[in-house]
Amino acid sequence: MDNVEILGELNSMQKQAVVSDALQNLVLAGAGSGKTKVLVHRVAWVIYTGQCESNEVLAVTFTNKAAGEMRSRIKVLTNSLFERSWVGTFHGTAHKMLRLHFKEAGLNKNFQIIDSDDQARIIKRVIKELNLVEFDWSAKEVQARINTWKDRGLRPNKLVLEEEKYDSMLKRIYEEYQNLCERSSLVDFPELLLRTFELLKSNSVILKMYKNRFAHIMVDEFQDTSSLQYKWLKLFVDESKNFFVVGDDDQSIYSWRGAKVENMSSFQRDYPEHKITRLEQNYRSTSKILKAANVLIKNNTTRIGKELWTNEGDGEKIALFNAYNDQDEARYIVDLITSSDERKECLSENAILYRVSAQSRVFEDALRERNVNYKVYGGFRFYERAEIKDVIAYLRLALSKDDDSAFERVVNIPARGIGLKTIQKFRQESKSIDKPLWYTAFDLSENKELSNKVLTSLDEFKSIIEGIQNYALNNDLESIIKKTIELSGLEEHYRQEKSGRGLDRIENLQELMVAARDFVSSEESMLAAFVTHAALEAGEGQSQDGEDCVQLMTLHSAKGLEFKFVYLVGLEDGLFPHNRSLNNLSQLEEERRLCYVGITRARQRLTLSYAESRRLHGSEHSTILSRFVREIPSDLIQSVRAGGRFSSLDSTQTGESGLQLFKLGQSVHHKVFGTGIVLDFEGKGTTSRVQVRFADSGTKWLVTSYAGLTPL
DNA sequence: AGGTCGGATCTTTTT
DNA sequence: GATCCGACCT
Repeated sequence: MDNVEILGELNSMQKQAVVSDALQNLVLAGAGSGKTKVLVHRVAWVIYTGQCESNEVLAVTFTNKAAGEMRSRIKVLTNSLFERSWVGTFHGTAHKMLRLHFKEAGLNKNFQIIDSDDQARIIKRVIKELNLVEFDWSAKEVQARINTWKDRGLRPNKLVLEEEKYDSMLKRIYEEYQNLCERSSLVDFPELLLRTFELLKSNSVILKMYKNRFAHIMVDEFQDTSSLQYKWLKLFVDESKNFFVVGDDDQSIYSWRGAKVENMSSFQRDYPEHKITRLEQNYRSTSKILKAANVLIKNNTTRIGKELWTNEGDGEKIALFNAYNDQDEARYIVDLITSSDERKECLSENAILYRVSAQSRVFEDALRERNVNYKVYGGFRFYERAEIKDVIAYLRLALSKDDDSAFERVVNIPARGIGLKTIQKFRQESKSIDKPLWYTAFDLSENKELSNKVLTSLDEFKSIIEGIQNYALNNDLESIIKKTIELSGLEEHYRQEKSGRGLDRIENLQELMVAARDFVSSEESMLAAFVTHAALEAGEGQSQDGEDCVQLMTLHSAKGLEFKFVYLVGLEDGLFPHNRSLNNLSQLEEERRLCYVGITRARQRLTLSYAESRRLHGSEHSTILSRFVREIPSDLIQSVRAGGRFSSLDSTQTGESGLQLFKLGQSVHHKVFGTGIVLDFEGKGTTSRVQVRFADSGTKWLVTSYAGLTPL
C-alpha cells in the first residue's frame, strides 16, 4: 500500500478532498458521490503520509452499521494499521469515555444504559407518582421535551421557564426523573452525550489529554449532528486542529430527532479558514434520474447548493403509474417486478419505498399473493423485544443492584405476587431515603408491613439475582445467559403464555444464547460488555438469511442504500409530503429532501406511483398527485396509465335497495372469472353494469344483477 | 393480578 | 383498521 494506491481510485474532486492540507475541511458530498470513500481514504492518507499515528484519529458517525462499515473499509485500506484509532458512533464514543472516567463524571462504576423504551417507562412512572393535577401530556411527549433540553445542554436548574401552561410541572418531572436516574445509576442516550460534554468542559486535565491525543477529528453524515454533538466535537478542535466533516445538506431528513443542518453553516462560520469541496459526480444513477432529483431539490430555499451529474448516459425516463387505489398500486408494482425477467432475476435489486410503514401491508399482501419473496425492513429489532429485555434486565440487576429500571421490570416477571402495592411502598421509601429500590426492598424490609407471602417471594427473587451474580464470576457468557433463563423461570413463563407468541419468544431466547456465544469483546467483564452491547445496539443484523427478495422499507431507512430498480409509491399530497408537514415550510422542505433521497436511490429505473383513492386509518380518501411529482419536468416522465378517467365520477355506485353496491377500485370475486377490480359502472337498478378488470380474464362489462359479484 | 372493553389516535427511527 | 392506553371488572 502506498500513496498511489490510496489516491488511484479517486476522481479529481475526491482526491482534492483527501489530500487537502487545509486544517478544516467541509466536504459537500452528493448522493452516490463516494462520500464514505473519501472519508475512509482520508484516514488512510493522513496515516500513510505520517501526519499522525493511527491512534490519533477520532472518526464518528451515527449508526453502528455505518461505523462498522467505516471500520472495516479503513481496515482493508490500511492493512489493519489503524487498529488503535477511535472509530465509532457518537454514543459509543461517549460511553467509552464515561466508562474510562466514571468517577470524574460522577457515575457509579457499574452504571447501566437505558434505551428510549426504558426511559419512557420511567418517565411515565414519575408523572404518575407526582400526581399532577390537570397535567395531560403523554410520557412520550415529556420524554421528547426532556431529551430536547438535554440536547441543548440544559439541566433542570438551568431551565428558563417560558411561562407555558405546564412549564413548572415539566421541570418537576425532569428533576424527579433525573434524580431517579442518578439514584439508580442509569444513563439514557442523550445523557451519554451530555455527561461526556460536561465532563470534558469541566475537567481540563481530561480534556487536554483528549485534545492532545486526537490529531484528526472526522465526521460522517455531518448534516445529522445535533447541536450538542457539534458542541462536543468542537471541544476537541481549535483553529490548529484537523477537522474533516463530510455531509449532504440535501439529505438531512432527521431534524425531528434533533439533527441540525444548520451545523453545516455553523462550521463554515466557526472555521473561517476551512476549505469546502463539492463532490457532485454521481456514480450511481443515470442522467434522467439525477436531473429529476436536481430540479426537485432546487425548490428548497435553504440549501448550500450543488448539482449532481454523471458520465453514465441518459437512461430511461421515470415511469409514473396512476393507480385506482392502493391495492391496484401494489398489484401493478408486483406485476411489474414479476413480468420482467430483468427485474425478477435479482429480486433484492427491487426496492419499494414508502413514506409511512403502514403502507407496507398492501404490498406484502400483493407479494404473498404472487409468491414473491420479500423482506420488510424496520420494525422491532432483536434487543428491543420484551423477552430479550427481560433477560437483560436480570443481568443488569446482577451487575448493578442500583438499577431500578431493571428491578421494576422483572421483580414480578414471572409473577411472584409482588404487585403494584408492594412496589409502591418500596418507591416511597426509596425516594425518601434516596436509595435504590433494591435496598429498600431488602435491607430495610423489616420496617414495612409486608405479608409473609410477599417476604418469601422477595427472598426468592433476591436469591435468583445473587445466584446469577455468583454464577457469572466463573462462567462463560453463554452459560450465564442460559443459567439466567433457567433461574429466573422466564422460559417456563413464556411456555405457559396463552397468546401464540410464547414459542417465538423461546426461540428468541435461544437466539440470545447464540448471540452470547458469538460475542467478542476485549473488556474485562464480558457480561458487562454484552449488556452494554444490547443497550447500544438494537441487533439489526440478527438472523440474516440472505435470501434473494424484494426489499420493502420507509424512505428514511433507505438512506445510504442503492438499488437497480426503485419504486417510490404513495406519491400523494397528504401522504407524501405528509399531512403534518404541509403547513410548515421547513418541514415541507425536509419532506422534499426525503423525496430527493428516494429518487437518488435508483441506479437504473425509477418508478413513481400514486393512487386516486387510498384506504388510510380505516376509511377511503380520494387523493391528489404529490406536488413533488408535479415539480419534476414532464419530459423526464413517462405516464404508464393516463389518470383521472374516473376521478370526476361519483366514487360509489348508487343502486336500488337489495342490489350490490360497488366502489371504484374495489376488489370483487366472480365465480368464473376469478378476482378483479371495479373500473367503472353505469346505469341504475337492474340494468346497471359494472366494468371489472380481472387478474386472469381481462376486462369485462357485467350486468350487476346477473353477475353475482362478491365484494372482497 | 390479570383480563376485557371502549375511546382516542394514527410520521419518519437511531442511539 | 389496528393498536395502545386507561378504566373497570372478575
